[in-house]
Amino acid sequence: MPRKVDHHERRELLADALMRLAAARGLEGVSLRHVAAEAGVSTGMVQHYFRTKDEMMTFALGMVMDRIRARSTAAAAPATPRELVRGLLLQVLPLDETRRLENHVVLAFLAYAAVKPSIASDLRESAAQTRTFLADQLRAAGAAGLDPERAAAGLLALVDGLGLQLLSLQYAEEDAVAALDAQLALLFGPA
Amino acid sequence: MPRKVDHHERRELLADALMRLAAARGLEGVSLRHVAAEAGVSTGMVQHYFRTKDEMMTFALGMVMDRIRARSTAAAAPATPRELVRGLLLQVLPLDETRRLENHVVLAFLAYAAVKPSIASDLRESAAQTRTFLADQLRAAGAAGLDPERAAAGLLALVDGLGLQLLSLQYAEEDAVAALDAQLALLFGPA
DNA sequence: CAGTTTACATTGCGACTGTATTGTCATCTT
DNA sequence: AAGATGACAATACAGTCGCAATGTAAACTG
Repeated sequence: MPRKVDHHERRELLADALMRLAAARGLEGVSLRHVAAEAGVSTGMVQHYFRTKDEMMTFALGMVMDRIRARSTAAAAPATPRELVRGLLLQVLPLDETRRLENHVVLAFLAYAAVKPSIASDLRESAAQTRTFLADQLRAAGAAGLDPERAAAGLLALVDGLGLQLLSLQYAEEDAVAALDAQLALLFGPA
Repeated sequence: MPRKVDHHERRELLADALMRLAAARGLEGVSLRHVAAEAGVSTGMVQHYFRTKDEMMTFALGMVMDRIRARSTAAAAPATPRELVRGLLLQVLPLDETRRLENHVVLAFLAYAAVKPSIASDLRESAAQTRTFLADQLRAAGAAGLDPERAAAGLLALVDGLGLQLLSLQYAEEDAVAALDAQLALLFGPA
């Protein structure tokens, strides 16, 4: 065997370039040559690490979702269930540049998923994961008389929608946070 | 002048074909030739009615948004403000085949808008319009102690998010409606 | 009837796409 | 030392893309 190279690391390098492209020029601006150019490598190398474009796309999406999940669980360190829920949901919203980038990519893939079922099932699984985690926290908080599953789904939908509106600049960041807090107040009682 | 042809009607014919394509194969499956084939005409005709692909895209998006708006205001006929708000929001959700199609198209354009600012401003304007209408209805309903603008924004975000989850099949239709009703109950009081 | 104008259809061009093929090293095994 | 193998690089190919150019037929104006 020849030179030892960390396969995964190279793939992440390429997927990072893909992310930047997707955020800047949309998913349709992503081509093998563009990714190669953005990463500063040859297109042959891209082909070496991803046998097909689809494989590259799928890997990139997985990477983004992993990062979001990692940051979310990292933010879940201290505090009451309510603060935990708030912290987690705030991590999903595009409130800084890296998260805005990630949200752009997720949105692009969300539209892409409408066509490619395999992508769709990846997204679905990831969403289900966060939803049950959220529901557990709501259950622990034990607000009387509300279905935790339902409330979790509602919160997630709200945050998704807010993220959407933030991305299309329909909305100021502080208003989005305020909307989330208002909803939390409705669920948990006034702060 | 030669044969008289309803310009607008032809453009709608083509935009309809575009919608079908966008819903079935995504916005990247939309090309001049595909639209022509789907509409059963020559690509020359498509070029005749839209000088550029971008013009065609913009027109199609406008058409979809007009239809959604038309159906929403049509649904706003009778009833109390609360029922009116519910009816309007239910019109936005993808609960039947035509609305699912429209939502697919809107989602595709939403992702597209992240790259093309002109598309983004169209979407933004349309959203602002529904939001103020919604806020007016909430004000009329006069639930004590809640900011109508905020609540309207929150509701719209919730419906957007629910629509997103419905499209990606994360969610059953009845659950989405239930989530909406739960939120309305929080705002207006129990039904 | 001549001529202009509109409504298309056909064709072609240059750019770009994903992918297959092939080649060239450097490294590891034996 | 020989050869197999992995890490790339370069190129070629068939297809598609948006768009421009050109052609043709029909209808209206004068």
